[in-house]
Amino acid sequence: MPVNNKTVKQYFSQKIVEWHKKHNKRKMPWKEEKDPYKIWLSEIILQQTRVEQGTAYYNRFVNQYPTVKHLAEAKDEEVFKLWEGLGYYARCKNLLASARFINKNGGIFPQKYEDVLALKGVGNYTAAAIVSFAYNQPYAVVDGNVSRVLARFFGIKTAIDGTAGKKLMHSLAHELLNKKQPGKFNQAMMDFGATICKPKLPLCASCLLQSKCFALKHHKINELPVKEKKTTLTNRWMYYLIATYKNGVYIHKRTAKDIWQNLHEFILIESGKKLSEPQLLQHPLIKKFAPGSNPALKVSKEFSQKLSHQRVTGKFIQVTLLKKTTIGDYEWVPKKSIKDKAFTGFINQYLKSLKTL
DNA sequence: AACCCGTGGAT
DNA sequence: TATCCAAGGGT
Repeated sequence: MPVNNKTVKQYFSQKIVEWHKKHNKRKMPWKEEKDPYKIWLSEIILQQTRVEQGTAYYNRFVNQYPTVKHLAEAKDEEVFKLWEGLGYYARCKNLLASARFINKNGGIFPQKYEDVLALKGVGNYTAAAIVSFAYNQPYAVVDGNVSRVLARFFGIKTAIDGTAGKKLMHSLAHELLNKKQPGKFNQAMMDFGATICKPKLPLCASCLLQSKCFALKHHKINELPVKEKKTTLTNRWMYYLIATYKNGVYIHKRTAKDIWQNLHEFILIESGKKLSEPQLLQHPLIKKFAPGSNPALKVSKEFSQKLSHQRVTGKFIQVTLLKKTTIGDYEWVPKKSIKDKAFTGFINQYLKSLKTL
C-alpha cells in the first residue's frame, strides 16, 4: 500500500525536523559523536536493546577500548566478559571480528555505505545509522521507532516485520529523508518514536504532527503498526552440577548452535521436562560423582530465566570431588579465575546468590 | 521466508 | 502473571 500524498509527506518531514529543533531534549553519550568507531560501537550495543540498558555498557567499552585498535587487540575472553549480561552474544563475536578486520586493513573505519554494510554484525539499519551520523550521508534508518511512526502517521497496514512491510518502510523513509541533514533527520525520527509516538500510550495530545496523523484521526493508535509474528515460548530444564576439586571447579564454554554461545557453564544436565529431586539424583552424572547417598550433596532452590522465546528453569547441585577426574569437554579451572569468565545469565543468578563458590 | 538469538523494564 | 518489545542481524 504505497503512500502517494506529496503534501502530507512534506508536512511530515518538515514537522519532524521542527519537533527535533524545538522540543527534542533526549540526551545520550554518543549523540553528536563523529568518531565512526564509537558510533558503530553504540549502534551494535543498542541493537534490540534499550538505551537505559546499553548506556553503561557503551561507557565501559569506550573507556576500555578507546579505538578500534584497542578492541581488535583485546582477548576474546576479556571482551565477552565486558559484554556479559547484555544478551545476543553473536553481536559481541561479530563486533570483535569486524574490529580485527578493520585493524588488519589499516585501522581506518570504512566510509562507503556498502563497505560498512559488509562488516559482520552490521545490517541495513546499522549501516545507515553509521554513515548518516558520522559522515552525513543520505541513508535513512528504519528501526522499530521509525516503522511505528510511519505506520501510524501514514496508516500503513502492511505488517512491518514482513518482507513487503520492510521494503515499503525503507522506500518511504528514504523518500522522507532530509537529504541535506540526514543525520539529524534520522536522529529526529528515532527520538520522536521513542519519546512521543511510543508503542503504548503515545503522547498524541501534545504531538506536533497530530493534525495529519492517520492513526489518530481514525482511532487506530492501538492497531498500528501491524505485526505478523507471534513468539512461542518453549520450556527447557537445566540442572547444573558444580563439581569442585580443591580450589578449582569444572566449567565449559558453550559452542553448540544454541543459546548462550561463547558463554561458560558448569556441568550441564539438560532435560525436556522438569525433574524431581529424586529423579535428578538418579542421573548417571550425579551418581558418578556422588556415589551412594551423598549427604554432602547440596541442591539449590529453583531458578528460572525467561529468554526471548525460551524459558529455562533448573537447579544447581554442588558436589566436592575427592580426586581430579576427566569429564568430557569440561576443564578444571581455579575458582579465582571464574570472575574473569563470562557466564550465562541463568548461572549468574545463582552465583550472585552465593557468598563464595 | 521463517526462525533463532538475551535481557530487563513497562503495562 | 503474561505479554510486549527495545537504535536488528544471521542463517
